[in-house]
Amino acid sequence: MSRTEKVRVLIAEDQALIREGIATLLSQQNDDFEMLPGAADGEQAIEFARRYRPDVILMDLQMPRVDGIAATQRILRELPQTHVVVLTTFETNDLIFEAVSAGAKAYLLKDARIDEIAATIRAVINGQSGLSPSVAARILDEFKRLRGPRVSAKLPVRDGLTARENEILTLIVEGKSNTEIGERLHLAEGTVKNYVSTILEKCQVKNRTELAIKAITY
Amino acid sequence: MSRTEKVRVLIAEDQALIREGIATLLSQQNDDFEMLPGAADGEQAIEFARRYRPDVILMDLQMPRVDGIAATQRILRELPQTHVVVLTTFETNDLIFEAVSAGAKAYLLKDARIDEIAATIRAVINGQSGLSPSVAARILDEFKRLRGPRVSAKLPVRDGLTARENEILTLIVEGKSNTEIGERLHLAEGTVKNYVSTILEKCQVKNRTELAIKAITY
DNA sequence: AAACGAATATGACTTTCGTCATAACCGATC
DNA sequence: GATCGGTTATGACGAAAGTCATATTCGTTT
Repeated sequence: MSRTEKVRVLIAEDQALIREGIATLLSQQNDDFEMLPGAADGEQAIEFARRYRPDVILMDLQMPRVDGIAATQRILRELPQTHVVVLTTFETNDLIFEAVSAGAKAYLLKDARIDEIAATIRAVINGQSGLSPSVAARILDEFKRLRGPRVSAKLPVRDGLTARENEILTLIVEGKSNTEIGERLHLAEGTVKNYVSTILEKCQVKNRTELAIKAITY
Repeated sequence: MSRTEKVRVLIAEDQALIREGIATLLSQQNDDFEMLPGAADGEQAIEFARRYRPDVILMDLQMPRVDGIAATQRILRELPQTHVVVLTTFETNDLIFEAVSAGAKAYLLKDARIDEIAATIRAVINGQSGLSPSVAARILDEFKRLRGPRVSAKLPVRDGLTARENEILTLIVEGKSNTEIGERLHLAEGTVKNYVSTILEKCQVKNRTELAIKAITY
């Protein structure tokens, strides 16, 4: 994805030195970042988010008045298109899980290099995500626990569809475009379209939206 | 953490060219990797894991005889100290979640650079983890869903839409085309399209199929 | 071995979708 | 009563979806 405008970045961090330092480094890092005035606590982060509508907020977690997690919740409820990247020194399970549940798109530790922070900002803008390796490990552990023991990994195959057709149906239900499906399955776009046509006919629907609805609803 | 011995790496990948290529690149990358003979399918991966006791297995998912996920499960049950790093071209939710549940410590896509792969291998050896940015995003989404709503992560699917927009959303969810919607509401097709565009943006989705899915699911 | 059908794969072509610029309308505010 | 923000409305145009004809591969049947 290419953006014509600059990425508007807000830093919420109570220590002025760190706040200014990161802002300076980031603006040196690349000229496509527009650094907004820094927020010194959670309350101010909310206020500045409302006022400046940042694309990305670098959010510290331990801040006066309103902490970073509460600020994240309130900002995302009001401005859901904002991307919050947590940047903190602490990495307890509780903090990590709460931050992610609050809607943080990435969780970095303060020992991250500035180019990693910049790369993560670009990633979240593109709908991706970034986790420090040790944070990722904790998330994966909890993830496994939450999912519980798998019994049968097999998806119920939709009757009448071939294996290939089912693969494609699954991706359609995830909202993928034909191009994306083609890339994922190493098929030409034309091939995917043809599969879609076949599936549409078999399921007696007119277009992929109806198909997705039917597949979800049964 | 510093290790005195080399890191013993096993590659399980059915395409010989890719297998040899990664092995060569990794051994050039750093002299602390000891590359074991490559496994061409899941069955062989299990056999070689038993024989060579690797520290890390780079595991492809789509392989003949036994797939990568089944191989991961069986290897980790027998040799739980092994670290499995998934390296694949596919990134469907199912594959990712199953791989993680099976015990994979990291999940990389094949477009990763060789130094990223090397860094991930070192990370998992140190009890950390590595996820490609797009994979991390999927994990975090599912993670949030599994933990359940903490506050009210309500997306502005119906709320935040005007009355007219909601009428149109309802018809989209019924699988209607823009022409059909226009006839029903006595609007020009162009007008309907414009409404659809607005709704897509408000709901933060890329196309009407995703929109229908989100409207049904939430 | 030849014939056959089902599954898989592809590209040319038409239709539908989605974006963008633009404008009329209306209630609120100054 | 002029201005402003939000809703409603429209069409031109490039992008994506869907149709159709066609080809290959592979297991099964004759």
